[in-house]
Amino acid sequence: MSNEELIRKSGEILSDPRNQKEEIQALQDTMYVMGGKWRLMIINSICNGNRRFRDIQRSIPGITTRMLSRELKDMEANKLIKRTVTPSTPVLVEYSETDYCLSFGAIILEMIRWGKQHREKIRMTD
Amino acid sequence: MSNEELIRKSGEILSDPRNQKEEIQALQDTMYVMGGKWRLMIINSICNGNRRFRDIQRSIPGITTRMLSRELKDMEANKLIKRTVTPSTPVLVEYSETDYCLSFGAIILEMIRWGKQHREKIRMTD
DNA sequence: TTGGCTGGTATCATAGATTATACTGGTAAC
DNA sequence: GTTACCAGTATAATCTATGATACCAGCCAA
Repeated sequence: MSNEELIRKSGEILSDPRNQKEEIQALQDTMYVMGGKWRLMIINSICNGNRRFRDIQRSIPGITTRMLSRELKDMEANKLIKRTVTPSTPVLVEYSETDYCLSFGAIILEMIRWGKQHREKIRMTD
Repeated sequence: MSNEELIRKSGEILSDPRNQKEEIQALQDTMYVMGGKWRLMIINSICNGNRRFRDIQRSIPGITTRMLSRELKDMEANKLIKRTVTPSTPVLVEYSETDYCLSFGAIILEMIRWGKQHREKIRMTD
């Protein structure tokens, strides 16, 4: 779908009172899954090849073990990442992105694009 | 861009360490602009033709004047809506969506699509 | 003149998200 | 035997978003 088509269609959708509830819910679900201060950075880190807890932590300045732990658990529950335990000594725990996580790709791309444009726009008109 | 292309390209981008900072920032900007409990519902309400403060408020059950006021101000600063004052008696204040607000369309569509799929997926595998 | 509408602001309270800090139990290098 | 790594958990504090409630000035209608 071209960008123009998307904008046109979104205009239709936004003006269309039908199924509003379902759509708002879908939006809120998506925001919930993406939500939180660290989520996108964690996805990013894992997709960049960081697989182990401490590696991910080191790659994201400022994140605490508590938050990383919580987020990883939550993302696993939402099937965005996979947690693999190898019972060696010491135990090896690895996190990896799922295909599902990559299915986020379209949204992430659009958001990056929009965010860059937005910053430019705000900068220009201030 | 097709969905397959988007997913492939997002894979590239997510695996690409270049410009990560800028991209994370763009993502966070976008999330900030979309963020909050009421934002999407307000956009929706205005796009559905509600233009005046009390009308918008009435169309969104549960929102307080405080939150609506804050959100409208913020959205105006971010150029998502336009505030027009007509100096009649009494003063008439109208809010309307900007083209820029509609440029959100691509993201919103993707998010709706993803959210629906997600709900389905979670439902199926529980 | 009491009550309602308009478009909001001000003040305080609460709940949830995030941070700070310390700690665990096991392994291993120095 | 002390230090450091691993993958986290536990507890408490704080910060921020949201909610509850009251209020403002101006206008109109009964």
